[in-house]
Amino acid sequence: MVLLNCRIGKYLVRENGDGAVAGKIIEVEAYVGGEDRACHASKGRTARTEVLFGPPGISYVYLIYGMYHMLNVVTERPEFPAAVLIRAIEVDGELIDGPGKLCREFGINRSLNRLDMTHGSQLWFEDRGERVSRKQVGTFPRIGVDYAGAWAKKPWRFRLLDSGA
DNA sequence: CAAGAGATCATCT
DNA sequence: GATGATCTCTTGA
Repeated sequence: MVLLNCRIGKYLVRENGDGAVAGKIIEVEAYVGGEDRACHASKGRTARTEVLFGPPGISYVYLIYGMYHMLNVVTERPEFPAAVLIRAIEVDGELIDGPGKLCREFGINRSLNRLDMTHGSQLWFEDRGERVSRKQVGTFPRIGVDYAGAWAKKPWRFRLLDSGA
């Protein structure tokens, strides 16, 4: 789990042919393992979830509710399905709050699925050296996963505090 | 201000 | 044929 919230404070960069846009990651959610009923991989290994069983650092983009894309990154070793959902980023001091909005703003769609985000030409992460201490990260329950029962209560949403102002 | 519903489609059964 | 890791607008107090 420590590895997961380390992603907070790093930058997401999107190159769409019209110049690069970068945003600081403010909030993420973790989806961990085949036991986590909120994790797509808990429903079995299918064509869609196959990428979750692969190596870390790969993007997992899918469409939800027929209209919004969600951007995730695989975080664990092969054969252990886990990913983090990028929920909020800050671009030029402006907060883009919500995974659907974020993908809309960045023009992220399923053509960006399964990309290696440790380096890339379209979508990748950058460490800009900003240190985030443990105290700056708050934990909360995940959103929109009430169907997952007890798993819905896990404090696996991580948010950078004191960022809005 | 809070709560509720609709939009809309890839994926799985 | 059902169902979402959401967002925005509308309604009603």
